[in-house]
Amino acid sequence: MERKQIQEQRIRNYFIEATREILKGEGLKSVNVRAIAERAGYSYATLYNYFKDIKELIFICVQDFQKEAEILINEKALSKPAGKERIREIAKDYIQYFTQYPGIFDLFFLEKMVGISGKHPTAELIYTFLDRLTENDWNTCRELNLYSEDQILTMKKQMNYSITGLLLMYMNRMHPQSYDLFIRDVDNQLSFVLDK
Amino acid sequence: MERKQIQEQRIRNYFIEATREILKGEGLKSVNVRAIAERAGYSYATLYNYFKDIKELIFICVQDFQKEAEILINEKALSKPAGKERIREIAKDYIQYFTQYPGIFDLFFLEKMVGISGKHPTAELIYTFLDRLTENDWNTCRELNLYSEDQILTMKKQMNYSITGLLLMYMNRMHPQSYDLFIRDVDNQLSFVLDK
DNA sequence: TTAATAAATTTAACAATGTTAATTATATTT
DNA sequence: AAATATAATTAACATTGTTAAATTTATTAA
Repeated sequence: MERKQIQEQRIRNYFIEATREILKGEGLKSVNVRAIAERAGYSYATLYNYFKDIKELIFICVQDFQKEAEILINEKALSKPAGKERIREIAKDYIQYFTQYPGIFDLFFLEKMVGISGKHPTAELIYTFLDRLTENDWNTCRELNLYSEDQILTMKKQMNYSITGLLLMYMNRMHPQSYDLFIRDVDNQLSFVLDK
Repeated sequence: MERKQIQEQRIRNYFIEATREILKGEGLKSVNVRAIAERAGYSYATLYNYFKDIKELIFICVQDFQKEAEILINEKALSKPAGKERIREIAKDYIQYFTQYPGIFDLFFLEKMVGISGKHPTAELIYTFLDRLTENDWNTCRELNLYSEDQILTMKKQMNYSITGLLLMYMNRMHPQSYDLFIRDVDNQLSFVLDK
């Protein structure tokens, strides 16, 4: 019975990996049952033996990508001392990850999750992501009495909301019009929040 | 020749009105060629005699809704004196308009505009909307020396980005989990930006 | 006014996508 | 090795956007 599960999980992973590849490459709009199955080396209907529907498969990728981004960003952060400046760095790496993979941004923030099994946990995972990445650093700021508890609560939210809005406008509406201008805006808005 | 144009525009308006109704009612995901045409009292193929494709029709509604919201919000603002507090009010009305019609928020910020004729003007219209609504009030603040020119530039952006992010998370990810908590967040974040 | 023509509208059809049911192929068990 | 269970595939259907062919309606010319 263990063998069965191992084999089953292996095949599930083929589909998951195929979906990840498409998401990273062509993006969310190119993800469809037939394209996934072809890349995985199966017929499109086989997918339904392993996943309830295509949405389940897609949202497994959310967790996957989040782990990937978390590792990537945390690795870069290790070399820097905890604190305000590292919050800035982490936020910029967070932003860079999404600009590098617009399909993943779509997946995280734009895709409607109606009817997803365990919808709420996934949504929570997404909107607390930046907070988790910067948790230690905010604690350090608190310990150094750089900001008060209340300030930190508001600043975290402000960062989270404004970065999401900035990413949304840049990726979906080409505003600002160039990457350079976008990065300049990122720096400005991070300063607005952090350098009170 | 004038008659022709009047009649043609009339029929276009039937389709536009039908699309507006669906967008306000069931939202963007319920907008489709057959539903629009049925509501307009025509066959689905007739639509293509008046519009290049369904996207053109949908994005005509963006301008329409923006005019509607602008009138609505400006009317309410008339009774208040120009300045910082009216910026707060206008921002809250702006937010309220979108929470009232989630389909219109989707349309404004989430719908991909690739391949839309005159894509850029429409995108520009959207991301400068809040700025236009509050233009007079920022000018008043400037004249009163309440904020500097540079501060205003940054604050406008910060408001725009954080409100967009806040709306996105509330509408797409149910965060915060209730309207009351959402409004509390709105107040907090507006204070963060305005009450330096 | 009526036959010819132009314009507008509709029905039929196709392509892409998600999904399910029926069929076929493969693996397991007795 | 035959019977049964499991897995995978093909066929089929529903929905949606779109185009082409057919039909209806309106306009124009005799």
